[in-house]
Order: sequence, then structure tokens, then C-alpha cells
Amino acid sequence: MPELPEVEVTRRSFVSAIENATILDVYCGKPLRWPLGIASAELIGRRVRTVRRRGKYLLLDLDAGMLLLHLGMSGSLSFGGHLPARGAHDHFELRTSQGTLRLNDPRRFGAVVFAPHEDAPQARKLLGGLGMEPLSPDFDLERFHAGLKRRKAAVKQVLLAGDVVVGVGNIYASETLFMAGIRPTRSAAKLGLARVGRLRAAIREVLERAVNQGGSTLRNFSSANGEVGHFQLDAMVYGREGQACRLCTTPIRRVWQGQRATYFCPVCQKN
DNA sequence: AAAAGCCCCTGGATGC
DNA sequence: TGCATCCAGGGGCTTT
Repeated sequence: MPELPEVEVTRRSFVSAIENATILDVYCGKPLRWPLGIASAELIGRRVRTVRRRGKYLLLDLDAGMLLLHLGMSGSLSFGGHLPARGAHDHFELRTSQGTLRLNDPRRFGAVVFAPHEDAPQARKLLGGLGMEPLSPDFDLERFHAGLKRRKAAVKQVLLAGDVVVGVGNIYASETLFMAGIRPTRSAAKLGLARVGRLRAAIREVLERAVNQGGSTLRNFSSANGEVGHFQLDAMVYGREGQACRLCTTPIRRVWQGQRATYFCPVCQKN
């Protein structure tokens, strides 16, 4: 579900529909990861300026303050004038003059947090440590290389940590390292410029393609306006333990790194 | 400062 | 069919 492409596709699917809408009512269901941080009544009457994205966070800019929204592992948004009746996992709703924004999140790892402004502690706590945006021009080779240089941990885990580059989730981490021919357990600091260059290209390519094709469909992703993503991630390694590598037929291996599965081809990803 | 573990929660798949 | 176990796409927090 929500890796960077899904979050971006979701944003695009409702940003123009919600811009300039006035908040009429707020619904909070079961608690999410953190409390909203403001009495919901205080949001009523404020207007939604626009919706931005930073990493996997959506930022709803209000005329006073902002809402930071995260989809966690199982969250999805819908926006519309006539949404179906609320279900058991619909835990947050913003009813506006232009439609209702609804968060469905079975596992409730997601969050909606109010911050008075982007430099306020509530926002800095969540956004402060984020790395470069992979699809923006500031994701250049030198800075990426420098960022990896000062991390001795395994490159897979550095990608996931998001403090060097954001938006590379567990699936894309395995996939992009395969594309770049890099062993996931390799120390990030030890990667040479050529490999870092291949990794950077792989990250850009995969994420960009997924965004352009409407979000990857790791299961059944659909954006806030109900459109279904068409990008079938044809995994080269992810989820393919024991199956033949699509390039060299060697069985794909699975290892655990920081309580998460990593997949790689021992031959195509020598080091 | 960085790295390693832990944990939040529900549901689907699998195995007995 | 029922029940237990394992696993899941994230990431902040606490402990080393």
C-alpha cells in the first residue's frame, strides 16, 4: 500500500478538489498512532489551502496551521461528496464544503496530527529528520554519496531509515538494490561512486514509473478518487524466496534485517 | 552520533 | 469448521 508513489498519487487525486474548501466538521474514530493535538472543534471554519507531500507524509496546509497525515502500513484516503456509510476502520474524517476526506486504516499505524506551522515542534518531530526527496533535483549523486558515506549500517537499512533519502519502502529497497547489483547487507559507507550512481538511478526510475502509472499495486491500491493503480510491480526479488532469479536463475534468498525481510540474488548482487 | 530492538494494531494466509 | 501461528508495505522511541 503506501510507499511514496501511492502517497503521491493519493495527493494528486484530491488536491484540486479540496483546495479552498472550508472545514465543516471533524470526525475522530478509534485512536490512531498519535492524538490529533487540537480540539476538533477548533478546526471548524478553517480553510484548506493546498496539499503537499514530504516523504510519506501528506501536509494539508490550512489558513491557520496544518495537518500532517500519514497512512502507516494499512491506511488509505478517499475524498468525495457522497462517500458510503462509515465502516469499522474509518477512523478520521474531515467534512468540508467541497467533500469529505476520509482515512481508512485497519491497523491504525497511521496518524493525523495538527501543527500550528511547519517549524512547530509537532511538525519538526515528524519531518525534521527526513532525507532528500528522491524525485526532486536535490537528490543528486554527490549528496547521496556523502549521505551514505557516513553510515556504516547495511545499505538496505539506511535506505529504509529515510534520513538520507525518503520514500524507499521495504519492497523498493530490495528491488532497487537488485537493479543496482548491490548486496543489501553491504555497509552503506563502503559503496563506491559507481554503485551509488546505479542505486540512485534505480530509485528514481522505479519511483517515477510507479507515480506515473498511478501508484504501484502492491495488492489493491486505489487513490482517493477511487481510481485503481495500474503499475504492477513485477518484482525481481521481493517475495520470491527460493524462486529462480529472473536474470540468472539462481534461487532468490531471504534474510532478516531489523525485523524485516530482505530479498536478493546472491549472484547478481555480489557485493 | 549511530545502530539495534521494540512496539503500536488488525487481518489474511497457512497449518494442524 | 475452528484455532493457533506467522507474517505484513512504517517509523518513532528507547536502549545499547
